[in-house]
Amino acid sequence: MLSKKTKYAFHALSYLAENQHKGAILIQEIASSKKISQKFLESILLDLKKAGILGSKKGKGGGYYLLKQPEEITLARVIRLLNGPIAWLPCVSLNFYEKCSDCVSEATCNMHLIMCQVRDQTLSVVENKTVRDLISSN
Amino acid sequence: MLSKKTKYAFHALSYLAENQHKGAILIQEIASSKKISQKFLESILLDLKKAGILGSKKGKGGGYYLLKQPEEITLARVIRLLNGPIAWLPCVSLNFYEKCSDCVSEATCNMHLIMCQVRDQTLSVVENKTVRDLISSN
DNA sequence: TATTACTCTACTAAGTATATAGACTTTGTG
DNA sequence: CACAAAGTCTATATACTTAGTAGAGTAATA
Repeated sequence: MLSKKTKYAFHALSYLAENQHKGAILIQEIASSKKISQKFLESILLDLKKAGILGSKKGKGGGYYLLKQPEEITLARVIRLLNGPIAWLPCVSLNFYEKCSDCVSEATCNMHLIMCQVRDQTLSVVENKTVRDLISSN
Repeated sequence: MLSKKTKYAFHALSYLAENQHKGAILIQEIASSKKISQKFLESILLDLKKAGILGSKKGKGGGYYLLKQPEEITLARVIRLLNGPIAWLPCVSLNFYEKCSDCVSEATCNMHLIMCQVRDQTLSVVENKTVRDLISSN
């Protein structure tokens, strides 16, 4: 299941994409529009900023804005950032790989093979969908 | 990520499948063979029993045994039982459906549509793989 | 220089995962 | 019948994660 953090991130990114023309957008505006706790949203937007997806401007007239075009931000990127690994096992994760403790050989482990298939099927969707696909207009 | 409970369940089911000819198997034997805490494994086997996948016999000469053939037990079944929903959102879950609070219409929600695709891609693997596919011999 | 708005650190509460302990019940066998 | 073996059930503990709150700090603009 996706965490609220991840869902909020998608909501915020959609809002920013839909209002790209308005320049910097207040956290407050996103929070009230999408009904998200402002303080909680702050930390999410900060994560997205540190990842290079968003930019920000302090002071009066400040706020957050997209650094990338909506079609450049894949859902996989956002999910990995805020939700963690997409794979079901650490030993099949592309971005969060960890050797699995029990199995002797990944090459001959049936579980490993099947979980690779699950991962690839999932990625075939979320690597090819972007924030552009989330917004209703066009 | 799959929980340890789920992974232990797969290990236990594999062991039971590989030793089907031996009749009832002691929890203790599975636990030591697969290096799982015996007490923890007890609750897992109990869940599998309540779901009708395993049978048990008490007293001397007792133990657990498969009620279904390995090829009849899909991975999806086990994952839903011990890990919970396979879908990434409650509103796209087939077995744990819950209406989503924020979105107005599931029919027009882009997120909903994409998450259905993820679910279906995942299910295409785990609904068609069984405990038989986990065991090495044949 | 005052206000605005993002940034950072710390904290709390609730829930879930991963066990552990021990009493209880059922069953086979001598 | 009594005993031991083995599954069943309930309660508890501990650590980790999630979700959210509070408040001080910093930078930019008018």
